[in-house]
Order: sequence, then structure tokens, then C-alpha cells
Amino acid sequence: MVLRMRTKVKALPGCPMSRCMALLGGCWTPEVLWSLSDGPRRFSELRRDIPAISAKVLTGRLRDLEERGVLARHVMPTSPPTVEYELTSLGQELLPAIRSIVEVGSRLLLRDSPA
Amino acid sequence: MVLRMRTKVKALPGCPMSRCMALLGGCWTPEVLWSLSDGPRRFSELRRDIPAISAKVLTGRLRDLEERGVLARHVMPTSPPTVEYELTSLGQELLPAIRSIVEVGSRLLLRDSPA
DNA sequence: CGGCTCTCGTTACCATCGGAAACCACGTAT
DNA sequence: ATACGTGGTTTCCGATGGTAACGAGAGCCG
Repeated sequence: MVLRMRTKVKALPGCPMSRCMALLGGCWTPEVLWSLSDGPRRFSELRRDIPAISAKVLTGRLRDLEERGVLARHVMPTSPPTVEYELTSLGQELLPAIRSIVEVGSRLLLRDSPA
Repeated sequence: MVLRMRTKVKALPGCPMSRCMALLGGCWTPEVLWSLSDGPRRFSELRRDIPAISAKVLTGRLRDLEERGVLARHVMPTSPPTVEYELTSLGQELLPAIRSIVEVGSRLLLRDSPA
């Protein structure tokens, strides 16, 4: 009788990860948050920051994130009207996770191309 | 002429985030990595840890992650044969990001239900 | 005056992806 | 003999994302 059951191994406790992923889940969301991390940015700036994202998906993400209270949308009364997106305080709270992802990525890049 | 162009605002520097997201991107990937973070686990254990994931997607994720060198698959010569998945050293390197996500989630949960 | 550009999107269409449920082969327990 | 647990695969369908075209409104250029 070899390695039959491990009923003792119980599932990890109630998931804080789900709570966080509910906010930064979805395609391109971490990139958008990262791009907004050092100040408000406009729609077209976000598109330039993240060239691979399509306008449709960017619109969708911004709407989602606004609805969840992660960012705020400000329409400026200029001509042509410009729109700025800015992290709310809830959005700011997500930044440690985003920064950590970026840090890990940086470390991996360094290893890829050593000095 | 109001707020016409902000050419000075240049895109963020070359993206380490992409490097990291290439590994932990994909549905359920963070959950899987988190579940593997404190030791090797078997297929059915992962399913129990993450009840919402379907077998199909879990299989797919595990194959992807194995291919990218994030985890290793070990078939144990038992009966019935059991399969264990374990983080590689590359996988270990992703853990800081995962832990940070979990931390942020914990903080959010605490705020949701204050003492 | 006619057309081009810039703003921030929307729309239609299609490919891919994820979710749900059924199924499978093998071996063991009852 | 029957049922169950192992680690998946298969099928079908709805949701999601990518591509490309179009839109209104204002400014700019010749």
C-alpha cells in the first residue's frame, strides 16, 4: 500500500488571493495599473504605453476597473475633450502587488542577459 | 489651445512586467502557484485546493507551466499511479510576486470585515 | 471651403479560451 | 460484481480577446 490517500493534507485556508485577483484579474489589468502607478494618464497615453492592447479591450478594462472603484475617470472640458484615468486609494493599495511582479520580472530579465 | 499634446510624457521603460506575466499569466495560474508554494501537490489535491477550476483548464495550465520550466511533473510508480507537481527553482522565483498578491488580498479582506 | 488629423471611443466579425459534464482505463476496496 | 479513486480527455457552448472599420466634433492647412 503505497501513497494511497493524503486526507491529512487539507486545502489552504480561505483565499485572500481571490479577493485580490477579483480586482487585478482580467487581461492587461496589471499592465494598466502599472502604467497608472506614477500618475494619471490619458487614453491614448495608455495605448502608447501598452502597444499590444486593443482599443476595445482597453475601454472594457477601464470601465471594469472604474466600476470596481480601482480607478477614476475624469473628462477634461478641453477641445478636443481629453479623458484622464487615475488610481483611487483602492487602486493604490494594489500597487505593492504590481510592484512585486515588476521586481520579479526585472530579476528574471537580469538573469536572461547577465553582465 | 488647451492640453493638446503631451509628447514629453514618454512610455514607461522596457517592460519587466511582460517577462513576469509571460510566466504567471493565464487563468488560475497564480492560484496554482500559490497552492504549490508550500510543497509538491497532486492533481486531485490541486483540484480540491481550487474548487472552481475545471479539470481541463488545470491540465492545460500544468502543461503550460511545465513547458515553461516553472514546475516539474513527477509520475510516482504507485498503484494507481499518482502524479506530483512541484515548483522548480524558476517557479520559486515567482513566489515573491504571488505572496505580495496574497498579502494585498489579506489586507483588503481585513478592511472588508473590520474587528 | 474641402479635406486631413486628433480626440476617445464603438461596432461587427471571427478565433480562441474557459466552464460543465460526460467519459475512460486501470487498479483496489467492499 | 460493483463501486470508487486515480489522472486525465472529449465534446459542446458561451464568454473573451484580437482586428479592422467607422464615428462625432473640433482644429489646422492650403
